[in-house]
Amino acid sequence: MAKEITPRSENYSQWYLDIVKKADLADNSAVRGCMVIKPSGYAIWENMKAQLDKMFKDTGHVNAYFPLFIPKSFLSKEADHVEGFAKECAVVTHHRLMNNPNGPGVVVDPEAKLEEELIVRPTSETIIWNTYRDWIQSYRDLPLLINQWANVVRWELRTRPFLRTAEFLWQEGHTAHASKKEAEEEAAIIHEVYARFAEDYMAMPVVKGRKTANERFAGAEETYTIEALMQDGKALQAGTSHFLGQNFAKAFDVKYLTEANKEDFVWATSWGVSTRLVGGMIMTHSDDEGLVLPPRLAPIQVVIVPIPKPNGELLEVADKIVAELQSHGIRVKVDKDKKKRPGFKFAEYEMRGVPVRLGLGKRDLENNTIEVARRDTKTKEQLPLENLGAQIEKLLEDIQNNLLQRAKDFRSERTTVVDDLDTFKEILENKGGFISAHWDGTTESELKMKELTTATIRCIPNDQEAESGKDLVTGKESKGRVLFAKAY
RNA sequence: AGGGGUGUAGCGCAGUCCGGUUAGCGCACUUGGUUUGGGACCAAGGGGUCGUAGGUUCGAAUCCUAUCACCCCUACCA
Repeated sequence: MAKEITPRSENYSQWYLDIVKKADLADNSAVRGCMVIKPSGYAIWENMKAQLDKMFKDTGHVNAYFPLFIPKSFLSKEADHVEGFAKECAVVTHHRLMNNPNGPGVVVDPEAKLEEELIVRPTSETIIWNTYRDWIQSYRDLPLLINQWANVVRWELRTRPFLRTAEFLWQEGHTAHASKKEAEEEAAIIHEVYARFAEDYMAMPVVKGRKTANERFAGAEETYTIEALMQDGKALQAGTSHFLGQNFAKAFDVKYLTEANKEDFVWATSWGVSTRLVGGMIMTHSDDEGLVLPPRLAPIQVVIVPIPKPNGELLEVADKIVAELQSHGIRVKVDKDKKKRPGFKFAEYEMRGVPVRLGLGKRDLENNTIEVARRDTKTKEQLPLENLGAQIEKLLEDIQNNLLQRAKDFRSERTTVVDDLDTFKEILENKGGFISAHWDGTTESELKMKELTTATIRCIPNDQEAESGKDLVTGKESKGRVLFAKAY
């Protein structure tokens, strides 16, 4: 049968769409720009969510839920913030439908116009800070460390499943602090949580850094970001953590009494990661055969395929293996479908990214072995059934580590140090990836570079070394290198 | 937002230019049989307001008008 996935070399974005479709992760929906996340895709998000939620709680945060709708007037209270989001907001103007007096169907009831329009949240800073004003009176109420899991809407023109959709799922943390230092530390703590999650769970290496003023979140004083590199050489902003200063406290008049009984505005952070992470994980690991998932986040880590068919002794043995693997905390399933042939199932599970496949047939029963196939390297070997749980547990760790190492190697290979504009353009076009180059620190230079090359500054890396040099565009003095790339 | 394109079965398409039996093909689906260690085969079967509305005509998937939706290429965004 013909290959059903477009090779990456031929058309990377089509490859991505094929993976999403063939691995059964998501569908287009009846609503433009919105996707249906199917069980296989949602299970990945659930695993991410469970782990992140644990990490947030371990760092002292609690969950709450704020409204989907935001009064229009709220959004305009912080000038930069509204400017950042105004162009992509869904607006609710009416609250009732009526039968169409001129034909079939329903129409909006013109009598039911809202006094004040409601905005479907593109992010919740405004409604949350409006609420925090009532919650915070004294330094004793601080810090306030709250996260919410929610959907948000940003009316995008051009969408792609998981990477950019009009509606997406995310978490947004919103914290309030009594000092600037503490708020800055909070933003840094979450930045670190995001980086650890990306590397340890998604096996997606990230560069930690700060955004330039131009790329910063609307309303933030500092934005920390984790930037990942996709296989096509483009960078993906995977998670951001913002130090908001006192901007929202001032906009929403959130003051508290200090220990010295003096009034002051509180200091704020906000931070979020979204279902975009699913897209990033797909693009980091998958190949032309389909999805590749890191074991730690794979909904099914091991699948057992009885050969040629699930019956009799094969099923008995398979069930025993399931029990043993489960006792090692492994998520395992037996394919009991009698209609499909083994070859079809092999291809199917590869397409769906299951990290390990166990083939169990008559030969294995005779020899007391099992065929173990790993998705990441596409290699197969026979293993003894004895002590299989421990062996598979170890194998899953190996796969997890291998995926991370492979992605790290790719990133090193695709990170280039460049010192002149012509080389910059040449590398960007032919090789892609991160380009480490000098920058004079001005927005003018950054914008000019974007105009000349389409590359943007992804971040000022945390581990930036002090090094004097010259800005590639302006020739002015630079104190260190930043990372440029084409971005998603 | 500017340019191009497509709507016919769950999916992918042919048929439309040049109107004329009962609208067809591949995949998928159902049933039966033979198969089964890398995407099986044979046979029989089910499934359609031809995007929607109006018009022309003895007759419309096909021509005309309107309308809706989606996709692709170029500029902004997690």
